[in-house]
Amino acid sequence: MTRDLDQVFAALADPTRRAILTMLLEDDMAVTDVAEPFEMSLAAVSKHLGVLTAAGLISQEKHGRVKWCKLEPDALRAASVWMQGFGQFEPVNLDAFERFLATELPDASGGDR
Amino acid sequence: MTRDLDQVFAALADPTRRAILTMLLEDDMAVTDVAEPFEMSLAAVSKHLGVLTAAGLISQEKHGRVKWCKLEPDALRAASVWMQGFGQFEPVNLDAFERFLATELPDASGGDR
DNA sequence: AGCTTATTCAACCATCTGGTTGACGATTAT
DNA sequence: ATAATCGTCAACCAGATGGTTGAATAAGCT
Repeated sequence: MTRDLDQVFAALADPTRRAILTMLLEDDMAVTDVAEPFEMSLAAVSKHLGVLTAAGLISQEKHGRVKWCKLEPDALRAASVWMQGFGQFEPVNLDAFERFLATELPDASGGDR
Repeated sequence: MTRDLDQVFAALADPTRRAILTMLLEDDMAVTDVAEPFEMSLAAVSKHLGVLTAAGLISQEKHGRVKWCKLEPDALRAASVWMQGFGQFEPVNLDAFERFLATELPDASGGDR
């Protein structure tokens, strides 16, 4: 639905939120830990997490007093598919991307936590 | 650059602008013709086209008194590659991923005369 | 020259966004 | 019981966004 795409793209338009997604790529995190590297209030980060949740890009689950944030890549896939509709831009970069995967993935499996 | 992604994703977050991009997929169009199917003023559509141009998603070229709008898929490529990172990865070397993005996305906004 | 078409500009408006601070409910630790 | 921690809520603010209208610029037509 077009409404979903609105939310997903709007969520991705903020660098703080993209950074959060990148962090969550490594591991699930508590809200406080997500907020730690950013130079803004915890409330501000909490709002960003709300936007990401509303867009379906992450999910949040409360365990005790800690709320865990988890990446939900499916929402990104919808947006990705929309962009694929524009086709035409596959050749160069996806090749390079595959090479990147081939060279970097093995190393990542033993990476730092 | 992360600034470019901000603009591209923000531009894509509006359904009118996505519709415009879809129209331009078929063919280049003049501003007035782009505006025709929308129930808003020509000035509003002109602003949307300005946003798309600033994001590098389209280019505009004036011929006589008509300004032609043309899809520029390169800017989409940057965003697409960024998103690919989330669908395909499990835990991964993010520093390397950032380096990959830096080298593979030279200057997507290069069309700015 | 004078009218028409194409597009933007400028001012304005309502709403959204991203941030702040301080208070608050809930949970855990002492 | 009291205190500390986790996270959100509410109110507020400045600035961006998406729309309007009317005037202005520029090019083509007759």
